[in-house]
Amino acid sequence: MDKKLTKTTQIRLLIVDDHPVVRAGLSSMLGKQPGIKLVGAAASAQEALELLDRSAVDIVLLDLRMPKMNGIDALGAIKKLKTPPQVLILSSFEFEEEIYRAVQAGARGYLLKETSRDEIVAAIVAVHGGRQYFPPAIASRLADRTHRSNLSPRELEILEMLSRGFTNKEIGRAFGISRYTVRNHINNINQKLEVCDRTEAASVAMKQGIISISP
Amino acid sequence: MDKKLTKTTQIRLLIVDDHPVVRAGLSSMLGKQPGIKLVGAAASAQEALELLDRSAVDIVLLDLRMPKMNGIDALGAIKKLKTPPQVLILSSFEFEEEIYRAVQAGARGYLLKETSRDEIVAAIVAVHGGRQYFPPAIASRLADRTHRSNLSPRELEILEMLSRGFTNKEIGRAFGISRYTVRNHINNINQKLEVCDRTEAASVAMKQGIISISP
DNA sequence: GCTTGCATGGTACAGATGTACTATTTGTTT
DNA sequence: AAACAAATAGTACATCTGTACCATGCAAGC
Repeated sequence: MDKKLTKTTQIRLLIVDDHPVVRAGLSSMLGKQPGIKLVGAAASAQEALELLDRSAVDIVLLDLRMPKMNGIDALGAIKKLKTPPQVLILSSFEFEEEIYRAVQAGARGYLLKETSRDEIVAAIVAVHGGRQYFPPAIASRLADRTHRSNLSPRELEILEMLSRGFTNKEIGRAFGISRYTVRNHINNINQKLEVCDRTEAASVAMKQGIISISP
Repeated sequence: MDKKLTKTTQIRLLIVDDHPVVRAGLSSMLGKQPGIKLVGAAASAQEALELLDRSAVDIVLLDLRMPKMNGIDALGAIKKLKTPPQVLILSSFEFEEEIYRAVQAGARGYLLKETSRDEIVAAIVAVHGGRQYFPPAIASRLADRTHRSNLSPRELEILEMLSRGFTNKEIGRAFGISRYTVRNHINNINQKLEVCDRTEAASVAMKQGIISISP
């Protein structure tokens, strides 16, 4: 019954972003928008979950990159609620892998922070109406995901080590496997990422968000 | 004479950021702040320079990462004006090299976008008063920059190529130098960055913002 | 004039990497 | 049961990379 009402009343929106500047920006852009009712602006995933527990929310605008709990995990937690709101991802950068994972975890749309107010509103309305919303450039790449990396867990671990400058022998020692196996994995990684050596693999992986950039 | 007046009247502020969300956020956070007068909010360096040409501005809040003209170049252009305003950098991430270059180019402070309103205001006031403003973590690292990379132009070019998966031989061909020279440069790069091979060099360089992450 | 940093090119050699295969085991999926 | 993907380990061989040196030319700075 709730679902039907939302079509006729205001869309209840929750903003989740750790940047005060972004919270203020979204609040001032969307707070006075007719048809949208801003329920709150949380600075963390924890805060968001508490708020969702108390208030009914239709759409969550979620930042993907936050300290402590990252956006993907936050998304997972939100989707486990009894009446989960729809989630629209808001991110600063375009990392393919990240977007893909967010979609897998149940995100219904993806916005870059350089998006205009009108487009943000359009995305909110689209998602609330049960549609998805992805910018054209992203949508096309999500479509032809034959090109997807699809690295196995082992390959991911090895990619991580490799980018830190470890040799095959060292990686083998770290994981208790032979250096020949490590080399086979790396050859597979290079093929999957369509690069020609380990160095390019590391750099492509970082650019696509396959391996993290901070530590 | 202008300088003296600014101490007693409002601080005239210009925001430069390509993200509509961030512009709205900063405007709503700072627009009503007593003591600060928001002169404008530009979406690009070009727009900012036009605005600076027409209006008197004390402080520019400048995003470092923008399409077309990047923040460092924009900063250079601003500092070439007849009566250059003070510049406070606003950035999403903490890339040491980037911060260092911004300081070299004349920035008087550096803010992360996760900064609170009060701290942003404090930074504006500090810079307007002729002081510098850097978050503690950044200030300390700027201080002990014995650790700085200090790569030569040639080394930077080669680092860029290397991270794209080119072999020494290919890099040599691209620059018209011998592969032995390339290898010597790379050994120097590895020493300066304190890493043990080219792969780690590429990944460290990306993490520190020494080489770009977008293309 | 001397030193220092940068760019250049080289030799010799050990070890790392990548390619092309083969092959076994294990756990899923069909 | 058969097919498949993932992880494992190996051999053989060519090439690339990194280290340790040496050496030259040039420009900037003291």
